[in-house]
Amino acid sequence: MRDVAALAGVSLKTVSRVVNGEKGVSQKVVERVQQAAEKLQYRHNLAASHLRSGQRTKSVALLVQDLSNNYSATLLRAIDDTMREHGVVVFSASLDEEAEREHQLVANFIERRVDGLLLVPATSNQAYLQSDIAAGFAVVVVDRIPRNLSADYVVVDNIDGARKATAHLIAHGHRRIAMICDELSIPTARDRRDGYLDMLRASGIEIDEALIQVARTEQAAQAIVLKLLSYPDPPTALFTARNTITTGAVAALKTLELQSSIALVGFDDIPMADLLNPGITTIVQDLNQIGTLVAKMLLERLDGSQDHHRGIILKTTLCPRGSGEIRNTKSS
Amino acid sequence: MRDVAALAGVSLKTVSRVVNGEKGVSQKVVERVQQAAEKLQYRHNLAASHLRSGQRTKSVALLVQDLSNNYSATLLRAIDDTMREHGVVVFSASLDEEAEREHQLVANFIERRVDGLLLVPATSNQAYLQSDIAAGFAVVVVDRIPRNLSADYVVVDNIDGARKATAHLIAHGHRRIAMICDELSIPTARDRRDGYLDMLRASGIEIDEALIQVARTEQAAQAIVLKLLSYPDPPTALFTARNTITTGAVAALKTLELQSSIALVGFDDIPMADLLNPGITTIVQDLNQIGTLVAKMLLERLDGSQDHHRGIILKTTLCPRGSGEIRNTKSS
DNA sequence: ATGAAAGCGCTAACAT
DNA sequence: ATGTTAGCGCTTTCAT
Repeated sequence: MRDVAALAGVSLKTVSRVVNGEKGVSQKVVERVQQAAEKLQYRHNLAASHLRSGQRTKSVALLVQDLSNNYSATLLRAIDDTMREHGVVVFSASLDEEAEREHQLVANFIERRVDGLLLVPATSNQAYLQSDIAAGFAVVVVDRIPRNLSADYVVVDNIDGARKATAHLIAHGHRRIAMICDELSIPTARDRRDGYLDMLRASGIEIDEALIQVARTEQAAQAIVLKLLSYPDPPTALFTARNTITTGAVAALKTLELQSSIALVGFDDIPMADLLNPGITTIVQDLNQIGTLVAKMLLERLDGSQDHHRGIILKTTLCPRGSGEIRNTKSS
Repeated sequence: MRDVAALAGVSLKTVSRVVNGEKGVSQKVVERVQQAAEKLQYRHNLAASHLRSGQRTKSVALLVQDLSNNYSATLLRAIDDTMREHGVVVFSASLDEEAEREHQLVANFIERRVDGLLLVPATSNQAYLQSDIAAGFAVVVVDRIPRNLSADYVVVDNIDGARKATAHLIAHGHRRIAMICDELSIPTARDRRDGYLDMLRASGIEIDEALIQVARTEQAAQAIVLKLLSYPDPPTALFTARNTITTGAVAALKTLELQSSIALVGFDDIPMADLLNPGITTIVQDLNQIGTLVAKMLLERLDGSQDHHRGIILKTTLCPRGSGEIRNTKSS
């Protein structure tokens, strides 16, 4: 910048004015400076600019479970679109449910002075963020209700969604309904199991612990479904509480050629759900809406909103596509 | 930091040493400084640190077509993993094939002093980057060969992949093979069409312009397939030259209940390809491998490599899953 | 083992 | 309409 000033024969401050498009500079000088900048291949340094002006860095970070998963990718896309409209750029990273990685990345991004954080927590406790929020750092928690932390959040009603899924299967005559969910240390997984149990009880169906299973990966889910269906008294329906688990279940049913015999409702959409045969009935959350919403909530905080923290709980929708409408043909 | 120094009763430099874990500080002082930092909720400012030390910012930017697309999302995930191992964070953004957006975002990221750029270009000409590369900015171009720019790149052999797809369909008895690709302004689309034409000619099959179509979206592809199959002399096989086009074609075939009659080979994998009925035969590029590779190439440049720019062209694999192996039953 | 001074690239607050 | 001075938070260089 000094070199540009020298070449254009003006002061540093004048170059600064031109670069930032401030007014109060004559047209001639503007052109002279721009030519000098061009000739010297000058590139404005935003880091230095932010440092001095104490401005926002116009950057935020998004931490999700797995960027290659449809859920996270759709969320990122919606967030990035909204942020770009406001000239804000987005860092993103996958946590793979590792608490330690969340701690490290959050600390790193704060040291980089991102203006805000969008977080799908891998930790069971986010108290470590409290002091930074108090100091003005903007945080919006997504998908899971923050624990020991006062922050904005947007989640879906997982218990209600799981109840809907279970009720749907019961309404189609099923009484032996297996449920496969993620590790119970993950709050959404626990809620979905609770909603399932709740609806079974409300319907007077006895709970069979053997039908309640945990799978962390698609492969594990696939193996579990194969095992469940080899039981002497197998389930006639499956409730898969996460998208990768649903995919694994579909694969297992295909192997056994039972896609059209065993009913299936999945929580969270999977790609191609309507192109499979039968189509896969799922509990849907509108990720574009959620992404746009959390981005806007964060932007409000960046604009200095000091309002009380808001927690938004969205309802899910059951989207019938075929697999969930398979009736129970076994007498019970 | 000044406050921390004051509270700990040491100089600025000593705090700096402690914060950066440099040696040459007594154990007592280290602890005293750490306690002071804790008490004051001190957060190291990496932006200022990088500014003074002229160091790398340990950040890179990834610009792709659409972060919600399986292709881009898988690439991002692999890149992010590799970068994290090296303590580098990743900005990402979608370009939606808009050249102007590419120009703006690249300029913005350079002004933020990212160390490097991973780019799936939306522009037809990347000469605008030449001066920055000459000045030491690290760039790796992905998926498309850079035009008017000397830079590292990794692409797949699209012509070869399209030839394989077409040859596969010909080998299964097809002669009326429709091809649907993206806008021909996109180099990969042109290459894939050229490979298709090439293989038809080599096999002595007359080219029917009516069977060569362009679709930009999944919906457009779906409509085109419906139209093609309503012809008096419809194609018996489809080559869909991009993942969203393949998905649209699958939807159209399902509507017409022709999934098991019309052969289909797609370029690039689609989710659930093996769970559909029939499975969808695709030309596969290993995106995890590509993501890891481009990340490593960029990291080498960040480490100061001044080697001549490398262009890597990877071969694709045809993955037979059923849809591409449907034989032509019509006499010709 | 610790500290003082200078300065990274830029802009705020004041001049003129 | 333009320039001067000081300083953002940190690290370098050189002292002690």
